[in-house]
Amino acid sequence: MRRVTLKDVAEAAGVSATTVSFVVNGRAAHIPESTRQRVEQAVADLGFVPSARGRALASGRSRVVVCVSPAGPAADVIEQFKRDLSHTLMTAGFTCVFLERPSDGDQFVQLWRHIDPACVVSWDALDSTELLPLERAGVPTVTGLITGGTSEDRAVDQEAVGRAQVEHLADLGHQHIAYAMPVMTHEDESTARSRRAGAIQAAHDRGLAEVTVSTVAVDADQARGAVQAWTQATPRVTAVASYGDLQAVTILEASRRLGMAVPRDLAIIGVDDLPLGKLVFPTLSTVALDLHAAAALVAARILAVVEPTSDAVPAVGQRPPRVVARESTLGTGT
Amino acid sequence: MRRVTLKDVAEAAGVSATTVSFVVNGRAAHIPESTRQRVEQAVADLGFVPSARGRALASGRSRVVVCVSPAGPAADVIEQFKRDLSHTLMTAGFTCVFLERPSDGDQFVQLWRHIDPACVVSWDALDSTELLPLERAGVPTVTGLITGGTSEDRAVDQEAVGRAQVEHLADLGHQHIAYAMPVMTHEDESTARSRRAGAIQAAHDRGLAEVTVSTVAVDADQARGAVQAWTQATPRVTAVASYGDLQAVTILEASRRLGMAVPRDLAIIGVDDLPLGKLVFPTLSTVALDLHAAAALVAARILAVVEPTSDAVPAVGQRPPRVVARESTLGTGT
DNA sequence: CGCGCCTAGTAATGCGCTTTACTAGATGCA
DNA sequence: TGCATCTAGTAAAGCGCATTACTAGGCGCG
Repeated sequence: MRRVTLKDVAEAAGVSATTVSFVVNGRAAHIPESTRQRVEQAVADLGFVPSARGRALASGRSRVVVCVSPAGPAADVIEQFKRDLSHTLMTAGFTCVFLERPSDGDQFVQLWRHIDPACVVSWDALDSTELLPLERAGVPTVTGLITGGTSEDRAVDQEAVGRAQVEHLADLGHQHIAYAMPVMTHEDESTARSRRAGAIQAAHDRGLAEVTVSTVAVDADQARGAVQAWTQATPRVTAVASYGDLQAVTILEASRRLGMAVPRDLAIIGVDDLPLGKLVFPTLSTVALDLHAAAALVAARILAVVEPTSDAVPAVGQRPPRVVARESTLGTGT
Repeated sequence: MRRVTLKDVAEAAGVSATTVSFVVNGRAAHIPESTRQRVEQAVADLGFVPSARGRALASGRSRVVVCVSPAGPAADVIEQFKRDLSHTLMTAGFTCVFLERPSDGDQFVQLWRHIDPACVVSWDALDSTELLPLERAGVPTVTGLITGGTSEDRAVDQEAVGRAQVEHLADLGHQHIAYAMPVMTHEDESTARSRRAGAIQAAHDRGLAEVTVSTVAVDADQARGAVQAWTQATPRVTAVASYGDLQAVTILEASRRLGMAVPRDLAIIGVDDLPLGKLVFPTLSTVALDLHAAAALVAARILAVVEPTSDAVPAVGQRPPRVVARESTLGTGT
């Protein structure tokens, strides 16, 4: 069974294809109501669905935004971010899809042969091998939203995250703070550095002892070593700001296995506000990012590129991260 | 600057557009090497990138597979699954993108106006409102991979998951087992039911006491209540199989806060093998799904639909889930 | 009456590519 | 030599739609 086309509808409604096109696209300005209804009836009767291909080719523009997913660990907040972004873009008449970045760069380049985006969005920076074919295909890009790029490019102020952690700990009277860096993948390298820089700066601003920076894998043994090193340092580290909640929980469990009391012997604060943080004992203090705001900001940036005319979504600024204080810094409250 | 087209290349190489098309698409069977090279040189010189739109329109087929992402909680295994699937499809010459399913059904239907898939893949079943426009647009679908559909449709044998949990506990001598159901969202309802059914059946096959089924939210207070109920039951519940690791950790922490020893007073086993399971104390026994195999299976199903001719990927059967035994069932080993 | 203007549409072109037919010349072979 | 066959390539016809330019007929108005 052949696909139902504009022409079929035109024939059925007794008008020209042009007229049908106008009606279907809402440009029915100077089409009288009666004709319009005839056309719509025919559309409904035949079950006409316009072809995205034909439309894209003729109009010369696509309405698909491709987002290259970050390869970091899964997180509900990221999923929420994606949903927010999708929703905002959809409201503006675009469809947002997510692409898993293949490990093989060559294949990555091949992708644009199949899909036909209005814009390609990437969390981190794309390298020039990846950028060139896009540019040649006339596809604009929005990159460096989370990692890479300049700090103004980023939708989240990562320095502020580190600052918030250290300020929270300083408020509780901690003088000697450690910063736990993750084992860095390409993806979170720049993020980790920014957070650390914020932490160090906050410690400096507050007149605290110099921040001890350690790398802590999400691994029980390594975490134990780090905890031991901190407790044996002089002056003794009394609190640790961790790159993420996963590292923080690892440290928390290592401390407990070493017989230490959290937060009395060591206070711990993570980042991400994973649900996990509420499950462990003691519950984990953390920093929550406002990814709703970040999504709005990213959406605005994208729309500015794909639809420069409309002023669409009002730009939202970066929203500061929020400290979620729980037992691992405040104590059990008993 | 206008986009570089096939015609431009043809002109530069001194051949017809047809020839360029043949060369670009590897159908250069009866094109002599010298001409082929001239064309390829021109392609490189001009930086020609074929237009996906034009190609799709002319060839009448798309090479994009759209997967509707499940709305469940984020998990690394799912991300890995997506990467596997993307990779396999890419190897077969398709691009796989993921779509966040909008809460608003109407908008969902609109999506096919923008994107132009060779196939739409959905974890769970799509309803007819969603299916109809796709059908009309001539887009085949593959649905019910994880939830919904018949059990043969599914890429993962969820019954086997429940069975594996109970058999592991039975092997350790437990007689009275509880099954912890999650607070069900639309997405995991069918999964949860299948797992529970498997658990109940295994208990029956092993001649154990009837399985106690309780619903446990990922919430400390609720979990405490459930744990208390189990310990006070007669006969006493000595082990619990949980729908997922998150519920399991909640139960584990609740037990500890109640002063119970895990697994001595209560053995616990989850599902998913989240990294989290290695961080908590005691470490969490769990069931790992072989999502590599599932991805291969799904990919094969998709390819059978989008490329019925080739026998592409060899079909892989469902692979049984694997018990990862840790401290929460085995004990600390000390 | 004659001119312009508005209404309600239409014809025609082209977006960039694939694909089917078709051809001019070279070659094989009896 | 004459006919078939092969080689190397091309012309032309769309794919389904948007869009621009245009027209036929009706109307107001000086």
